[in-house]
Amino acid sequence: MVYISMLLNCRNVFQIRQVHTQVLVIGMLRHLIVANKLLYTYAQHKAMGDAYVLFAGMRERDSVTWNVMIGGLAKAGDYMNCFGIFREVIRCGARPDNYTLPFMIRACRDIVDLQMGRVIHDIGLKCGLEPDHFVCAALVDMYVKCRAMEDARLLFDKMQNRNLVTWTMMIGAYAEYGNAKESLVLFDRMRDQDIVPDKVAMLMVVYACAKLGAMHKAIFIHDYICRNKFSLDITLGTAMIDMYAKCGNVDSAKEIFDGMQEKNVVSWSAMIAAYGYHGQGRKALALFPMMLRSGISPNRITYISLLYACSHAGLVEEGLQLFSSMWDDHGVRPDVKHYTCMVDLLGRAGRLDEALKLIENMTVEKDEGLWGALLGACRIYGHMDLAEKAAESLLKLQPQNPGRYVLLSNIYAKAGRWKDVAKIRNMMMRRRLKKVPGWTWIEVDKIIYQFSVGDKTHPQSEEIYGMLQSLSKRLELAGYVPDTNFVLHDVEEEVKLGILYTHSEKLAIAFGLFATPEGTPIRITKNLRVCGDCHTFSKMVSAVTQREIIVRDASRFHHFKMGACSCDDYW
DNA sequence: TTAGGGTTAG
Repeated sequence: MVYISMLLNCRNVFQIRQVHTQVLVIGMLRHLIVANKLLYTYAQHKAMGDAYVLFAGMRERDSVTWNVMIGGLAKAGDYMNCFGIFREVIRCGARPDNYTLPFMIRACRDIVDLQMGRVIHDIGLKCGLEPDHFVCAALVDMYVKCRAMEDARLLFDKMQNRNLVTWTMMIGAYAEYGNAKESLVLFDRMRDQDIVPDKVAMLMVVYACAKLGAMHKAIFIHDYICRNKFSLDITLGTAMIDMYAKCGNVDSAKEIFDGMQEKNVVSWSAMIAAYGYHGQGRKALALFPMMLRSGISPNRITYISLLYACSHAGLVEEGLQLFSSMWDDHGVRPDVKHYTCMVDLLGRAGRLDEALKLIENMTVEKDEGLWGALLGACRIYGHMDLAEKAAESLLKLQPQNPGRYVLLSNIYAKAGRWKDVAKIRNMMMRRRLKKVPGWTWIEVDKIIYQFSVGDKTHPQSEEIYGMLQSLSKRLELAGYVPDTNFVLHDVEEEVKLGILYTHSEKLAIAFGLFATPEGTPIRITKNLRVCGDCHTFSKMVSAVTQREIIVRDASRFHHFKMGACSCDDYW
């Protein structure tokens, strides 16, 4: 017992080695409990070399011995030896238990190896083990991180004893991987089953709400957090800043920020980013010196948030100044993301030559985001040669991303290079790639409706299409010319027009026009960027109907009012 | 001997 408590008090590997020597000298190492505890202590300090020497010399081993070694190796990131020991367990005829399996499943999760994860899952089933909370949670987590959401959900639904942790995992997973609406449905179901959420569960719900951009849900969740007396500490407060900002209310985000007792670099960066999405670049920049005065140093994300805020507000000189001083003033070395912000900033301002010069002179490795930013700018200013160069680089970097092929095909089509259009289309078909669907959500009377292109699943589809038809006549009379360049160029012009008129955000706007009361803004959330044609369309709708439309897309807010958009100058 | 976590962008 004395040696066990000595091990518990060890603060470093040196102290563990001293205890190791003592128990060896007095012969206590023969006792399996002592040896296992020593092994565990080494593993906790990630001293797997020492652990392995001890393990190799142990004459007697039990399941704890194996498990501690497997868990320790996985925790230290030594997956090769972790799988090696697991194979040895199986070869020796020992059965993995409800401790072994979570360690192994988490190792598969960490290396994102779905195939191996399924193998371990099968081994567990064949062993006839009754999986407990830990095994189930590890399996759900592994399937989620390997993006096998259907497997994760199937398992979750079959689980007899779901607990708070497994519910939280599923809620977080749906928020992360594209179905935030389902996260909130699960949150309600969890509470129906009398499971009381804790802070981590609330964090996931707040995160889901931020993704969905649903204002009434944000208000409900804020109220729930207050009623249940969750403290607005750094973590939850920061998540709430992000939620309010992404639901369209930057003032509430600022109220949360001001009310937080303690703030760190993450909270400040979140607030700077919040002003950034709303095109309030000056307010974002004003926070920076305040942050520094409060003794907080910026990190790489603070600078990304600041530079995007500049980009979304057209503050080119301010952005250039921040970019050139970040290393000297605060020791933050510009990485590819910062260069991307600068390309975006210069590109939107039409300073394409400078953007290109920046790319040519950069020493850090270029990625797809950087070329994407340059391509975006080329499309706005019709710079065909550069656009082609950027699109080809993108295709090389991301051969599996169908969006990249569509962009390049559209660029060729705009230049009338139909042979090249056909070549790209064939490449897509050969590689069996399909364009990722764009989704649009609209909140009407506390309900979130979801639309995809050409969607007819809504019960009021007839009225929506009727509204769209009458709207298109009014818009065309007012001078709107549909820009079919935003439709994949493999269909006839007439079909293209049909597709263009049923883009998911147009369906949502048409629905919003008759389903929301006059005088209130139509609030839309998109999972991708607003395309140029939908941008023009929304502006014209705001002019002919006198309605305000607020669209949140993948990176920012657009406020359409009286035929203008808040980002007109920097689109 | 075993779980889930905040900020940018896409």
